[in-house]
Amino acid sequence: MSKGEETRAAILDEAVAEASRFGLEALTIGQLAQRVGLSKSGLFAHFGSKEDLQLQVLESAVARFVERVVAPGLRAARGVPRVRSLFEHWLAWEQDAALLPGGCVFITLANELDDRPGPLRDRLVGYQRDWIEALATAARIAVEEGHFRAGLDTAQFAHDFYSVFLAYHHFNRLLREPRAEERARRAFDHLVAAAAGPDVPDPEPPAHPAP
Amino acid sequence: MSKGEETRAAILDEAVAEASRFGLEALTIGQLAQRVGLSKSGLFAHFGSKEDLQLQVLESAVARFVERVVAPGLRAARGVPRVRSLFEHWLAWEQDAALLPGGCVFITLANELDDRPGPLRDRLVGYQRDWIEALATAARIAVEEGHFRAGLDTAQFAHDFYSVFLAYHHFNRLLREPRAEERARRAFDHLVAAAAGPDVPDPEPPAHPAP
DNA sequence: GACAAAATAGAACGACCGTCCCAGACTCTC
DNA sequence: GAGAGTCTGGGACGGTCGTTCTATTTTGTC
Repeated sequence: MSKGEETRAAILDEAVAEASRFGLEALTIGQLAQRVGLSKSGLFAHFGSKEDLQLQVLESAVARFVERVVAPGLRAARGVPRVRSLFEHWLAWEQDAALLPGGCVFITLANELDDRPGPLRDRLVGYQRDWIEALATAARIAVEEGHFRAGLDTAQFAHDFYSVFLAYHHFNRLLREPRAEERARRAFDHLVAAAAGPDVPDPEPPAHPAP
Repeated sequence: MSKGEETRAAILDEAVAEASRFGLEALTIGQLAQRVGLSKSGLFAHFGSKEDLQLQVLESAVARFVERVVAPGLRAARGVPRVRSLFEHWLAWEQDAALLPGGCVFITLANELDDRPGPLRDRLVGYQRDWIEALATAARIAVEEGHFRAGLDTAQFAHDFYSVFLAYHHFNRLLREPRAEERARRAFDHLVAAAAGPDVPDPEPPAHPAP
């Protein structure tokens, strides 16, 4: 790795960490340069523009996520072990304070970009869809393996899976709730148990109407 | 209402809408002034500082939330009707594009402020705790009414309730998933059904260990 | 070790930010 | 309708932002 690539990687590492706390818009060339010990223009020379920097930060975060969560998660045995492994590695990712002092950077970016059209948002959405699809696929394989019941709505399972993680992020990072992880694990266990057990018939119009 | 109070209210309405999309930091005096048809200094005179403006925006949003969600939600009959009513009004709040073009402003602020210590964060956390406690209380009353099973972990119920909403926000606003509401309602119905039904014993260490 | 290429620093730019001061316009009350 | 008090606009301030240009240092190769 040449000198230039080395510093570029160091910049992106620092930028990803920063983005996990404050997002991509709050990234400033000057502050980032100071953190990595460069001059403003010295850092800027590595990127054509701020938007290019932001895009590279996103790509870098995705590469890390694949390396730290997706790949090891998929290495577990097909079925429920893999579903659980994905959850465990995702939790570890969220908790890696050295890499992501603000927790999962994609949740931060999701909230920052959800009302900001542009290439950044488009890419993030694409990656998010891929990840949710991967969760649904893991559930589908669990059905094939007989761990989950036949006919399980795997897209709903992926939705509920993601839901547990979003709540963990919220309760852990905003509310600093000590029992956040415990609550998330309980919710996840119930989710897995419900997917394994028999289908619950869709409730007819609620017994207690809500005005 | 005097002229001053009137324009101050107009400013705050516009600011809450803006904050629901981009947060409190992205609010700028100049752009806000332009939107409400004031000069920069004319608007600024209503607030001693930007932080004061941000605080008033938060307070204004809370007042609206109480008026639009909490109060009408609590008006429903004790028990499951009230739990469902809170959910319905919360959904309507999230979907009110005129008031909150970026969806629930508190979710946006939660993600913006979760790593930014200060009075803004402190207040938001306080309000969030109140709201989650209100959800838990509604669940506790449903237990008393015999709608939910005795021994239900109402704090976990509130957590899972919030979890459904966070997922709705994510799938609806970032991914623009057309079935987001349907998924959220299904998750919520299952949550209510599970709280009404018999307790599921905490699963022993998973049958399929995850490496 | 010389030399081209790559990497970094320094200084300056226009734009916009929050904030302040002050004068003029408007509102409301008697 | 006059006058005190409230509200608003214009202009300027120092600061920071992204960006550009140019010079200087450092790197990698023969």
